[in-house]
Amino acid sequence: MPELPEVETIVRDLRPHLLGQRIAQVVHLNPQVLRHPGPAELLSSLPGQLAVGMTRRGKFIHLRLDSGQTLVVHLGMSGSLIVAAADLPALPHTHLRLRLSSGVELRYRDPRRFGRVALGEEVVLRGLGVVPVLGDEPLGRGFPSPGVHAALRRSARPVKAVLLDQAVIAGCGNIYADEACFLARVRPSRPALRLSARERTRVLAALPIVMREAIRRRGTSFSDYRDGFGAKGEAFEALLVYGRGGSGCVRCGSTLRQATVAGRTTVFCVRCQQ
DNA sequence: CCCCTATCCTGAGGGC
DNA sequence: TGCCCTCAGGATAGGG
Repeated sequence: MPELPEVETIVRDLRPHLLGQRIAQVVHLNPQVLRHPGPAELLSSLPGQLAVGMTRRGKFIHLRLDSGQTLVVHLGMSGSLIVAAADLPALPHTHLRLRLSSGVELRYRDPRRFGRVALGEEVVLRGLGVVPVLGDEPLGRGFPSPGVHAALRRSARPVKAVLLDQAVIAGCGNIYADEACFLARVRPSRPALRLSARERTRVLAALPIVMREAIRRRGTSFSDYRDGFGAKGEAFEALLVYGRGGSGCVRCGSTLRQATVAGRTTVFCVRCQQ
């Protein structure tokens, strides 16, 4: 479950290794992970292309190529994107291997195959719905926008469901939604429209705080997450609620409760979060 | 229209 | 020790 901080860490790691590199060869492709175009088209399009830009939008990675096409990668639950020496054997479930002009390989791996790869002009990919409409960037200037405030004010859904809605806030996933709610002392199951203005402000202010801290720690390390070099992150130990159901709240010592909210495992403090 | 649930997929971890 | 069952979840499709 790479979320914004994990994807951002990967992009920062990989960017200097990819920009200015040419794709020499597609060493391997598993067509199952390809959303667009077909395998034949990708195999004929990629070789020879120069990487000219690499950015993150929400949880999506965009590698811009000199033809005007973009290689778009979503890591799903268990995806990783790394650079590796070409002679290093690829791990199982490696679905895409691109040999670069520098000699190293860009490798996309995803055991659970929830992630997807696509290639095309961004306008086309948006038209196809491969790249969906995304909401505000939590680390962008002007966050939270009036639109995000309004989305929370209007919705009867649990506040956590709104935080997870990529069309409202891009890049927030299960871990950081729980962490932000804890920091803001707001129970994740509260209907968003029932939050006071003060609570709404606290929740939205907490998001960039927990995400910046996670980026500082190079992403949360658990299960399949790896940074751009295949190493684990170190933010797991810093999580205050996620994965800590049944143990003590760091703020008041009460036993943290685990429940399902918005279809997701959710951990919160009954005493601190009203 | 809005919200919830099932679905995809594999590996980790718990229970017996 | 080993096997089997359950669970984890991002995004999407479909149902109520």
